[in-house]
Amino acid sequence: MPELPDVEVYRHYVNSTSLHQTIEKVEIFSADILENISRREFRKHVEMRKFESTDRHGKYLFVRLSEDGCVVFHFGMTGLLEYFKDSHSKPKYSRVLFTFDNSYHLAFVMPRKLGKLALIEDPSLFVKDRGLGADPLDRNFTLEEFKHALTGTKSTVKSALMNQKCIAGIGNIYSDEILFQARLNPRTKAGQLSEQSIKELYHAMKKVLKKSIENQADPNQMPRNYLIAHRKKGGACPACGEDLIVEKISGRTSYHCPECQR
DNA sequence: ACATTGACCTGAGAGC
DNA sequence: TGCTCTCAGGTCAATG
Repeated sequence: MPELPDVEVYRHYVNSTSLHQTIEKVEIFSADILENISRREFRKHVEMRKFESTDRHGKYLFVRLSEDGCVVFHFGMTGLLEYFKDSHSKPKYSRVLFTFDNSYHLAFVMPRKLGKLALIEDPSLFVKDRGLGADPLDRNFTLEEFKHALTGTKSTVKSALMNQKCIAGIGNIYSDEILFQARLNPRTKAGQLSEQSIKELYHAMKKVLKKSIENQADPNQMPRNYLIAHRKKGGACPACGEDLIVEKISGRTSYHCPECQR
């Protein structure tokens, strides 16, 4: 699930469960998800510290540690967080388990090991080093900046939205939703969008992401006139009833309405 | 140089 | 039931 809205929901989850408690133990069941550090070093830096605050850029969640350092969570396609008490009910596919001094645990659960955990010093440096684009919900992310990010790109608008170096945080599901709300065909060339289309896309992007976060990134809670609930085989457009078109764009299964998104 | 494809990892669900 | 096949909301290296 983890696109920007999901990660933002996880961030709130960490805020409301896991801050300001001493981390007594870190167990790493799958070392290959540690990106830049050994199990041993990771434990050494994290154990007996506290999670102090959280931040997010695109699909990356940063959890700052007391003293220094910052744990970076990236959720891949299947990652999630679970806070729970009973140590015997450790969720299936827990890859990392943090145990707090109140005897609660935070599990980093991830069936497919496509996500990562890293330890870094400075989130803004991390973002810069990775060449990540702006976070679309950043207050400073203006229409001008969006325009700038799209200019010169020869790819489809679908692909540009999903390009983390262009804009950080949008994946396959939400790119479809944003394009549906903006009534744009996913194959439109990003560099050829009119001023007006860019503006509409910009506002649709913010609207969709905010609405999703409001609804805990739960597709079932999204308004009926959104694409997301209809985004499945045999689905029909919630606006006009036309059968949705399913096709691969940039290697990802994409849904759009042939009537509403010309 | 840029955009697109395949590999990565592993389980769920469909089809036989 | 059980096996096989395809697909999945991510990224990155390799390819065109």
